[in-house]
Amino acid sequence: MATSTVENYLKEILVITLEEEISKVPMGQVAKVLGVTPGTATSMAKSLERDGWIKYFPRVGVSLTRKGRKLAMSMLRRHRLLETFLVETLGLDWSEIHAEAEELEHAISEKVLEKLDDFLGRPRFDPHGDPIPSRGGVIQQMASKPLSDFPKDANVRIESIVDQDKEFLRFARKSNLVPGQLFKIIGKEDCADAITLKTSKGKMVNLGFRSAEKVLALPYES
Amino acid sequence: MATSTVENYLKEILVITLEEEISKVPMGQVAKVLGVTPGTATSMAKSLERDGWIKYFPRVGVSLTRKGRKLAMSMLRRHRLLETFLVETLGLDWSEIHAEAEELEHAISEKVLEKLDDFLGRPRFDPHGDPIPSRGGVIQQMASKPLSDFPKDANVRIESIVDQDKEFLRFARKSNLVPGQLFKIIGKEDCADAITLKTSKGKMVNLGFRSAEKVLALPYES
DNA sequence: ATATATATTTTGACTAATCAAAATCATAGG
DNA sequence: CCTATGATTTTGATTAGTCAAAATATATAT
Repeated sequence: MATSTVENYLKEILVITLEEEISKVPMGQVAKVLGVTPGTATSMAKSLERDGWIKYFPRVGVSLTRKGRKLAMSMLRRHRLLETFLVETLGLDWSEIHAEAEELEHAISEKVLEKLDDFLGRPRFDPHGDPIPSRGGVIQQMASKPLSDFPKDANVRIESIVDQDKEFLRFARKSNLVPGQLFKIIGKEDCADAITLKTSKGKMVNLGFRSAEKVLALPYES
Repeated sequence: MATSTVENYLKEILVITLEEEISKVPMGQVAKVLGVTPGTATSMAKSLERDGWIKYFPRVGVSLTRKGRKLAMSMLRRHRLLETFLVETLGLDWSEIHAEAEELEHAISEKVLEKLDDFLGRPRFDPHGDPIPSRGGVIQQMASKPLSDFPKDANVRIESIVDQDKEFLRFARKSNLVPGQLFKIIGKEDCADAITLKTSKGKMVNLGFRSAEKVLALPYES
């Protein structure tokens, strides 16, 4: 069983991962959001890795394992459902609910949570408008963004191709630029107007910015 | 701020104090209800005393200070209001609510608790029929009434037997007509001067009105 | 490239809560 | 009055989580 400290670390790491679309969260950031000293964050990183919740890359940062992400998602679900309850049902003020949910999320069982979900009518967004992850840990993904908006080194999954031009579509298919395909952005040269992608198998694709704007993708945790 | 371990120790000490009507709870009993070894209970007793929650009488037991009793009462209030919420609002089963409330009571703030109290319509008794302490930590005792005053189909809990007649007391004990026992009034025939009770296990008892007047009971929400 | 600034890790120490097992006390029976 | 039994306390150790401050690595700017 994870302690509530563990639950907090994982949840915050997930939130940063989602917000900043990075896969390795630097320790300084972890320390800051959790309100602990950097040394504490480092030592927690080691125990979290020991217990299989995260991968720890010294001097670089941490990323969630599948197991860690699952628990973190569950915490996010609890948090957002509770915030919804506090506003909708009990009429608490928007400004107070975060702190309250922060405590309750560690104490509410899966069973009570599902009853609460029913009671609330299975809302999909919390009072802040943030999506509430499903029971299975799937989050209503935010809108996908053009490839050109991702930073270098980002891992992405292709969602769709906006341009319907036959020529471009043929090129896209030939280059494996199809929905579901995973890439890493290994090069991004603003001055040269070029983006370089690589599949996990090492296949490379070069795109100009104009084309990259037509390819929508989602961040993806490597 | 008290940790939830502290809250648990204080609440359990209060419950034993109320139930057994003693002022000094022996360490062995404390250890048992909290599921810890006796040595742990002793060392906790010392820190609880250091922080002003209890008085510790070595080799005798512990009693709550005013401050400790106040917090313990507040925990009991939280616990019972939460149980009410879990049954009334979320429709959880009677048998599950204790464990759930046990966790939530440490996480819910005073503010949320009062909102919940409003939402529930300021109930004075929890689903088990136990009184919910007021905000100020006062526990309202409910006046028990003679069995003969209850309507048909009422669920009751026996509080006491007024008659001291040996014969009747023996009969009462044999029929499970003892304090704490739960019954449902399944028959009440004014013309036949008889009341029929049934335990949850199906055991039946017949009483004449004269006898029913000597048995005091409290209503109880099944 | 070198010095400076920033981020991260290490080290040593602390508190809360716990257990196992040894030591001690209290009391009920003989 | 004395001992055996059971309750309680002590002792020594462990784990989780934390901090302060020193040490180290990395990045930035000149």
